[in-house]
Amino acid sequence: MPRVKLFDEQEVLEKAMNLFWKQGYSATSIQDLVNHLGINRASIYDTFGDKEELFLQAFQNYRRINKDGISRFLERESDVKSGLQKLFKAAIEEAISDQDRKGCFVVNTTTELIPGDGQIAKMIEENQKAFESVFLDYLEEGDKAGQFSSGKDLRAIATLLFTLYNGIKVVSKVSNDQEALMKSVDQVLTLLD
Amino acid sequence: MPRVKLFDEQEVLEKAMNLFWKQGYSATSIQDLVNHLGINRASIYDTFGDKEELFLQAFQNYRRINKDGISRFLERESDVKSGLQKLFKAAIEEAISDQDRKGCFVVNTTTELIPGDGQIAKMIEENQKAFESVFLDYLEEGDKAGQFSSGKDLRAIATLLFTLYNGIKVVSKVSNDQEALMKSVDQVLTLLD
DNA sequence: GTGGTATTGGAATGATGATTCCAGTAAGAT
DNA sequence: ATCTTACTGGAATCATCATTCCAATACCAC
Repeated sequence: MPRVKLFDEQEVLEKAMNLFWKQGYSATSIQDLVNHLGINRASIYDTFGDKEELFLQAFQNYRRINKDGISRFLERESDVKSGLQKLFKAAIEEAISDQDRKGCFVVNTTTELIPGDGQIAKMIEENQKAFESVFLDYLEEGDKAGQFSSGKDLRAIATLLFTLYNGIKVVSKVSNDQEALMKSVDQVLTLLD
Repeated sequence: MPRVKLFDEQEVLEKAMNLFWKQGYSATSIQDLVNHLGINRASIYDTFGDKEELFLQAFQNYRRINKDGISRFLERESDVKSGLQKLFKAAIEEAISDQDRKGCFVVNTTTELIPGDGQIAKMIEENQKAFESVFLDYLEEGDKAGQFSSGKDLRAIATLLFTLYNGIKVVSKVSNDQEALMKSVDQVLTLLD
């Protein structure tokens, strides 16, 4: 089998991301990766280091994609309540229509964590803060635009939205009831009325 | 080392439960179990079958304890809103004060799931339904007692409570901000006003 | 005490784990 | 055409995996 071209590092990283995302860290073997990435075992080690380093890179890659996607999505939605509604709807639909039921890579990794996974734990904490900030900034924008009645604890609502997002990504790994999840999102969104 | 007595099967099962709960299925080896359960490798196999069977028994054991605990807790709380507040407060405190940060065994297992884990997936689905029923029944009781204003979508709120519970058990694996989580619970509970 | 049984420590087995190594091939530059 | 470098398939290494087996020991019923 002749080599046709240099492999695209980003492309391979995305494949690794998908595999770790689907199976988790422990359940994914190097042999699995060799089978799925389309590059040689030695090339994996040469390019990404060992299994843990590769996982960290795949994880960072997910965080970047995920956070950018959400930020961009919300930027285009000036009405906060309907923006959030659309965001959660998309998240639920994506989760339930995924044949692999991968859920959310960050959520999956959070629950796979055991104390002592220092580096990962730190990245996840950062992620929480970043996510809550995205929600809070968005809410404050809507507040300034006079979209809500006054006196709301926007920080508490931002935390709630983030926590709810995490819960949805868990529940939707086994539930198919898109409608029920969406109704519970709508309940939360009435807090903005 | 002389054998002193027959080991207590339930006691050993609880130790297995704690280890799987903390580390997950994949990351827990039989050797880990031998080291922690205090009984011989052969006795593990004789008593519980192979690793997967032992995991299933440990998982069922958790579900039973967990569900019974919550049901009994709520039985003693006739005021629904404050009952739920206390329940979530206890859950958050328990999660954050746990040195091992084990989270919730069911949540952890849900996210470790990969499609094809038929038996476990079925048990988790059952668990979701059972949990939502506990919440819904509780809400309906309070509703009958005239604790809420009328016209509420109690089913949607029950789903929300369950989803929120899952989210909390994820977030509290890395966050220490008990206060913030409690405030977001309080936000949700205003839906019952 | 004797016999049967539960339990033990520990070895054996065979698969799979992560990681390293190597000889061979192909691509691009000169 | 040759050199360098990137990548290949696959073997080799050594650890750990789940599982089974066995001889020795301790408890219980008799």
